[in-house]
Amino acid sequence: MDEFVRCEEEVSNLETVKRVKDNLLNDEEIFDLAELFKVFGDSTRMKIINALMMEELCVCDIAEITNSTPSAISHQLRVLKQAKLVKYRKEGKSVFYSLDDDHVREIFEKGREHIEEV
Amino acid sequence: MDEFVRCEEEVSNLETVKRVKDNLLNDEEIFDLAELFKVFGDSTRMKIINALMMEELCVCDIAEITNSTPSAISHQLRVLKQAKLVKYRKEGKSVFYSLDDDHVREIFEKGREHIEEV
DNA sequence: TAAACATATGAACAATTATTCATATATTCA
DNA sequence: TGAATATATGAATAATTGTTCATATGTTTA
Repeated sequence: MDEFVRCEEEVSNLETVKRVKDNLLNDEEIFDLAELFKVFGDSTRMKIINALMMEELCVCDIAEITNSTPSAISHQLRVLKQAKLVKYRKEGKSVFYSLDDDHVREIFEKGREHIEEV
Repeated sequence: MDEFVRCEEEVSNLETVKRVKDNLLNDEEIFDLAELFKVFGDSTRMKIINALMMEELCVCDIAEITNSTPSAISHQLRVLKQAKLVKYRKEGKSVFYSLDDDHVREIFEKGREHIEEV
């Protein structure tokens, strides 16, 4: 991966590139971060998160709230679960989901602040 | 969209659904939020953001730092620009990009906190 | 002005992914 | 035990999207 067309390489450029490169998160951390935000990057999941910010909910209610099918919601809850954004507890036939920690809420809010400024 | 298989509807369920539904962000806000996070949800863009957190950089340097091509980076910078995550200034042949505001940094950091806890 | 360089952009292709449909699992209750 | 309900899951399809390649635009300098 080094046969690309490059800029003229002046000393300042090489130094800048090296300095920044050395301070980047490593590839795995970058990947994990991108994967995390990818989970937030879908309207259905965003709605689920928004709903769970208010209270614990079962799959069926989430489906109704989001105008979606229980099946679609179940698929999406699996994604949210894998990303540790939601947790669940079983009660009889139902499974109740809730937000896993406050980061979810905080990330949501930061995003909202950005949106509102634009 | 209302012919789905629904849960047994007890009074408590209907009330819960209504209460939550009434307090959801509207569809447009949800969509915009999802679109914003979608921008964070890509390793290349994540790396660009991470690099720009350190200093202003030209396209060519970003390409080198991220082991990518100037063309690919240019496409991604357009996405970041449209989301108001980066701004730019021209200087001669070069175009220097930098983070647009502190929300970017904050969202990045909140994401990192979440990752580290897992 | 022409050549060289930096960046941008459109089209095409490959890869990813959200939803749907069919079906499976698990729990309750008659 | 069997029927009904709630949730989960696998496969298929449709849509979205990141990169590449070719080329265009704009700037500097010889």
